[in-house]
Amino acid sequence: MELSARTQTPAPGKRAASKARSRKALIEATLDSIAEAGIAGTSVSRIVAKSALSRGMIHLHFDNKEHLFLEAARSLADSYFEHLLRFASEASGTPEQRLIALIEADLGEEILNPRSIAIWYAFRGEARSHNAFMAYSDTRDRRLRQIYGAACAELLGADARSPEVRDLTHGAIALLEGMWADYFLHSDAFDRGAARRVIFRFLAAVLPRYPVFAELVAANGRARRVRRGP
Amino acid sequence: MELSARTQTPAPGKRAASKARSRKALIEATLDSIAEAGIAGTSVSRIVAKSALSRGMIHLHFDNKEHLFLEAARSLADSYFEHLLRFASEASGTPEQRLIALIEADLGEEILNPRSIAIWYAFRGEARSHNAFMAYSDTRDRRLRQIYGAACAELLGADARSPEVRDLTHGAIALLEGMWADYFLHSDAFDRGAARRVIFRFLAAVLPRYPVFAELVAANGRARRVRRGP
Amino acid sequence: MELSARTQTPAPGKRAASKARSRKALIEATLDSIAEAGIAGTSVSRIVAKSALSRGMIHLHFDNKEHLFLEAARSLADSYFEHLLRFASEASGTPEQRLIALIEADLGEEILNPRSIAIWYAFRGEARSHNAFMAYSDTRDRRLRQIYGAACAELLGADARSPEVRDLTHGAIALLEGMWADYFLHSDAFDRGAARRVIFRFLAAVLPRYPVFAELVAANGRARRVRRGP
Amino acid sequence: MELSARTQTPAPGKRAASKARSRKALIEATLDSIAEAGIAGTSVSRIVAKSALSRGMIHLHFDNKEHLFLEAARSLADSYFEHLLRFASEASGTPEQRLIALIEADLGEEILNPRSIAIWYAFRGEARSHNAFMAYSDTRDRRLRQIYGAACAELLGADARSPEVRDLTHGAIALLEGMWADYFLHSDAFDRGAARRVIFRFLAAVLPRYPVFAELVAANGRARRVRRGP
DNA sequence: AATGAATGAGCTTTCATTCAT
DNA sequence: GATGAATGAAAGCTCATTCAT
Repeated sequence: MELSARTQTPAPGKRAASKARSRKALIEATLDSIAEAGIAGTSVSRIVAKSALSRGMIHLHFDNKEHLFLEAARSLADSYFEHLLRFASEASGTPEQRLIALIEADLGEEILNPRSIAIWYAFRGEARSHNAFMAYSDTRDRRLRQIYGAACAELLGADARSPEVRDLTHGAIALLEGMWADYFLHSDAFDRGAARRVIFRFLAAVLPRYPVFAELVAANGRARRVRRGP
Repeated sequence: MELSARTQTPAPGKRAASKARSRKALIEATLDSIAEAGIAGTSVSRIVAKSALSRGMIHLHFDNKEHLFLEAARSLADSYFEHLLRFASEASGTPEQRLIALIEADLGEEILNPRSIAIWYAFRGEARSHNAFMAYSDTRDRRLRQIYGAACAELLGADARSPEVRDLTHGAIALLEGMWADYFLHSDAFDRGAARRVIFRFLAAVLPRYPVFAELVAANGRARRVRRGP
Repeated sequence: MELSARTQTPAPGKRAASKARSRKALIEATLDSIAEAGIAGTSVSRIVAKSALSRGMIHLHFDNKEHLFLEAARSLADSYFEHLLRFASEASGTPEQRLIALIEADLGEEILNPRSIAIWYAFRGEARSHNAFMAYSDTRDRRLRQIYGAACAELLGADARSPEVRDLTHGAIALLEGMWADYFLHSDAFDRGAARRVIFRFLAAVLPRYPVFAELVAANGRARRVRRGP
Repeated sequence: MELSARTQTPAPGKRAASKARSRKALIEATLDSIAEAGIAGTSVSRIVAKSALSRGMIHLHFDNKEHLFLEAARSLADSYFEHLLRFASEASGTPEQRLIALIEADLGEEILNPRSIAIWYAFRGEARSHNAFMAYSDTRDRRLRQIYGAACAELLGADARSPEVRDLTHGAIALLEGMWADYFLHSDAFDRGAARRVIFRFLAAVLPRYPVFAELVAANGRARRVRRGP
């Protein structure tokens, strides 16, 4: 057996796997760096150092830095929706349970954690001047509006395009968005229970026919916020 | 009698005025550039070109770019609060009118316009990795919470630190924050009337004792969204 | 009497005095800065800050920075020779006493102190690439050679241009120069007594007819060097 | 058997060699520039132009200009000692021959030439305000003192720490240092023979038991100074 | 396929100098 | 005469990208 031949051209399967691994490593290093240092602070050198891969790799896999950022944004959005939809689909079939599942997923550790929220806001920050990033933020919004809209339409028993359904959807998503902003600004002091309670309190008021929301207000009422830190 | 005490530094008024004008021009150029090109895209060269001032000016007035950005953030926050508080103080004295005034100010053209919303989000995007920017976002949040909290406490006739008041404040601000996010993502399609209607609908539901919110839902119901742009 | 006229045009004597004071202050600030920060580290801003005068003053009095540096070099050299010659002229009339006086002056606190030695070496460092500075270093050397040469000629009872006189002068100045270098490199550990002793030891050997040098070797023998520092 | 362990990084020899060559070229260009234009006149642009390498290279190999200067100073000092010690070790074994060899090396073309003397003085000029440069000048001095001290101790048959040995060493180095200063100020008119003669004359006087120094005075007596230049 | 030395455009900042006040 | 705000060339440095190895 000739060793040198093997080292120079590894089995094609291995090679493809290694390629995919490098790609993933670069995307993760990019997201980590954005979370830590922001978009402006994420240089190719930083990504390369974090990933422990070679400099040329980025241009080999993604052509340029911009494209890598885009793929990183796509990866973030994909993870988000994968988690959200899996969570929602596991909920029992009533629309109110689906809505609740969506809200709780959005406020759960898996989604609302310092790293990913930092990245979402970092991409948004550059989205205005960087249309491609905007696309991912926008897509998230559109898909969210569809998913929530469907649940709200069922809840109100009305057409998804009726003003009532649209307003309910609009408000629910706005509340959620507001909670993200709150978390972004004070992740240390943020109280997930309180955030849920506030949303359910508003939903209980606008959807008085569904007592489940009022019950959830009570259930989330006892939560005490815990201060982290030194 | 006016003493000519200024003989040693003649006519300092003109020079001082010109200095202040240059300072302001640099801050405005910086904010303009951030709105257009984001934080990462705002170089000293870009600011200098926009302001039609000289390169050295930035370091003369602000020492470095970072400090200029900070002063620009401060200027943005100052303008925001100045407008908001002026608007609220002009409202008739009832707490519901003050709350309404605050909401309408936050959703009005003066505050919710493409330029300033782009800048707020741009600063936020870098806030995580750049603590000094965070301070401005955070301060806005804290002050907003106080102002809204006072109005909500009066509305509910309860202590500002009671859970009900806190939740109402929390929800109202979250809704508003959600509307900003909505505007940020689709300023073309954004419908100020719809945004107001949604917020008032939720407030009407949680504050049934105040019919004014329900009336405002109806009043904002007829708004049609208008597509701008090519 | 019209006051404003006086404030705008003070008595001509006062003005000239103030002008000379400013000039001197700028030169001293320049020399201080060169001692502290070197030639490369001495910017106009630094000089202006040190002198507490206005920025424009430098160009008013010296046209440009280069010229100010030249005047500072001249001022340094003038002070040096003024002190040296006064010291030598105070010595009793024999040539050996004059030579000794010159050597002791060159190694005394007034001349061999951290500030002035730093400045001499700083100017020398730039002298090669900056001919005007070279001129001052060179002039010092030429004048020193004349003064020492005259004393050595008398000592040897030979013509100043004879090889013996030239070699003695050459060697004496070289020894002195070597001591300066020694002081420059280790001003903390430098022992003036030891430096004198070494020079006198060499002179005693080459000038056996003058027992005064041998006596001075003994007189400077007991000096202990003292280490400064933490 | 030679294993092809380098398959993953093929032919590293060529790349490494090229890297080392670039490093060396930058150091040489820096030294050339310092000789011509001084420390203050040696900008990155100048070095880059001289070396015909790219701008980024300096920061690739040395991180920053300061570090490059330091490496250049180290390179200068290394060359100096390499030459000096090789020269001294080639001399016949007697201490007087070693001392003579050291002196002649220090005054020889290889060491005492316009380029290197300009660089030594340029570094010294900034050494006071730039401690790292001082280190190299200081190290040279310390090593020189050791080498000369050892030879002088043997000559006098005394302990290296005795006052006589220390004074002889001190004086010999001071004379040499003085000759460097002389050369620095007038390299055109400098006469190596005369410099040697002066030093040997002083050594002959303080070391009467070694007739070799007196012989060298005579041997260097006939030298005529030759004017170079236009 | 993978590497990392090399490139040079463009970055922030410093600077000597100018000139309206 | 004196001031210091203003200028813009040039400084040191960082960066995404290229390409020989």
